[in-house]
Amino acid sequence: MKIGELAAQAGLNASAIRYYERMGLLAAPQRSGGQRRYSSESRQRVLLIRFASEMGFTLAEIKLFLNGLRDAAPVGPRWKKLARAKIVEMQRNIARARRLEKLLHGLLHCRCRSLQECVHRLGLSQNLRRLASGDR
Amino acid sequence: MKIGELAAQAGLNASAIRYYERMGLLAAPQRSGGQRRYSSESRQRVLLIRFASEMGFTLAEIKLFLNGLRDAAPVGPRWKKLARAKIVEMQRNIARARRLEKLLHGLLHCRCRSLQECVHRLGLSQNLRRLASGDR
DNA sequence: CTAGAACTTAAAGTCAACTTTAAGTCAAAC
DNA sequence: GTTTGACTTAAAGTTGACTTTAAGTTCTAG
Repeated sequence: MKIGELAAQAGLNASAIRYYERMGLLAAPQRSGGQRRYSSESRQRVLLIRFASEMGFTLAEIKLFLNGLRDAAPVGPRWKKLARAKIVEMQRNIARARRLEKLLHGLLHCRCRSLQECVHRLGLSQNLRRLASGDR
Repeated sequence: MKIGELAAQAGLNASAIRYYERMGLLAAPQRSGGQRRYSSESRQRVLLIRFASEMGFTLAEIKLFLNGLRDAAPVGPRWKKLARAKIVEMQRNIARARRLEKLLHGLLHCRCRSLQECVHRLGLSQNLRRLASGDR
């Protein structure tokens, strides 16, 4: 399989695949006359990369995951640690997104006549203060 | 209030505040001898910007929101439209994050002996295929 | 009155994850 | 056998949200 076909099958641009190779997420494949030729295993790996990246993992994380999770090996402890950390991060993301959603809903459906009122009624000022005391 | 104090109170860097001004999120304040002097209303506004940005809004969005939501005006229809769109986006984010969390949980607690097995058992291949058919 | 902290500007740098460009090589169809 | 489309490389460009730098000005404490 040439790079263009692989790219099409994975829903990516060929340049992205070369980039993954450069970044060490993908092993350099065999070549025929200077051009890359991929196996279906490569396809699997590229799909996995895309999936993880869609799911919010950075390429650096994915690289770690893929190195900790060899194709035919069981899921190891290093991998599990990473996964656990990521789960926590996800949960924080979910909580944060829900807070925003609730807040927007409140703003959207309240009958306040000014921003000041909304901020007051929705307890936004507490949020603001919490933020101000630097947890960035 | 000088820019440094405002920055400290908002938990931001002074350069960020100048940046917001340049980007049109913040009106240019009065000056004393060339230096910016801020009121507590500016503080409120900066806090609101920070809050929204923490909540995942882009500065462009925040600019729109702030322009649609004048300090003493009621929440208008343009603003509501934006808010509704953002709520939908949030819900998608939440759903996506939950999917990832579930998946990671599955991978973490399964007793598969290889990645191939996990991918199969967790229905990951369906996810991969869905992804592959280009909804990027 | 002076040292030094905090301010000013415009412009350039940073990060991630790619894409685009330029200049060239290879392959598939006619 | 030539044209056209797909491939190759290294290097530079993109986006968003800032930060850093450089060179200079102003404020404040002693």
